[in-house]
Amino acid sequence: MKCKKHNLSYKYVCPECFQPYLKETAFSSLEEIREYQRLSSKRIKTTNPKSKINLIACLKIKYYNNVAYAGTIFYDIKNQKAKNFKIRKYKQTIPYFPTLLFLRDLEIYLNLAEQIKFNPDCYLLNASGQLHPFLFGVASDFGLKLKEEIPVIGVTKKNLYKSGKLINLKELNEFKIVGDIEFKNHLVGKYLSIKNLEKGIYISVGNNISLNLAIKIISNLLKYKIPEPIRLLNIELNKTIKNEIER
DNA sequence: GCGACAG
DNA sequence: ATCTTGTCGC
Repeated sequence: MKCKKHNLSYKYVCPECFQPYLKETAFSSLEEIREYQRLSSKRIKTTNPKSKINLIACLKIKYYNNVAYAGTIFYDIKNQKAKNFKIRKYKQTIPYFPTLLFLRDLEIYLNLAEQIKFNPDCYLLNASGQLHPFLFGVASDFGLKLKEEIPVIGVTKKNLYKSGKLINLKELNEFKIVGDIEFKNHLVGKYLSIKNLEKGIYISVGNNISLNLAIKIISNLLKYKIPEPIRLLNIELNKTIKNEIER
């Protein structure tokens, strides 16, 4: 691929575009970042937790005028109730680069997790985990850096950089369709769609959970296309941001 | 050859 | 992701 601005060939990230932000990171080169991602991906665990998952902590970040509005919401699976919405603001330092979302968002996610009020059984992030060219999206990075081994599930609306191909599409039940996302002979994620909709969502392991359990949990949260915790958190975030901007 | 791009 | 108007369907 070629960068239109610099007329440079590049893989995923244009070095010229990225260079000014390198000093904002803890790395000395893009190659070092890739090495970090490759090595870290091997530390991801896909074994299930011993205890049952009921309370989900969902984290989501939206940007407006270089300000990150980072929200947390808890979702009780059994009662299907959301509670304890909180929002915090951070200044944006690094912009979005495909495959490097962690540089922009990881510290914010970790800060949110530190301030959390209840002990969640699982985290849900609106980002990729293993569904990533280096098998290490920000949901996985977050999952590795948590102080405790808590399951992390990543959910996105898009398949990052065609990081995998969709195979084995089949009916999950009367209403839902599920498929595998395969990348270099590895099952890196699942595709999940509601039957009457054109497009579905992508689910991948962040850390400390199997893909099968992740898909089971997410499929039960689909009142609409977007899993309930993410959808409800998004609504709350939008309300708060709108109020703030109108002042 | 062209376009591909989590949020 | 953001910015942004109307419009269609339940």
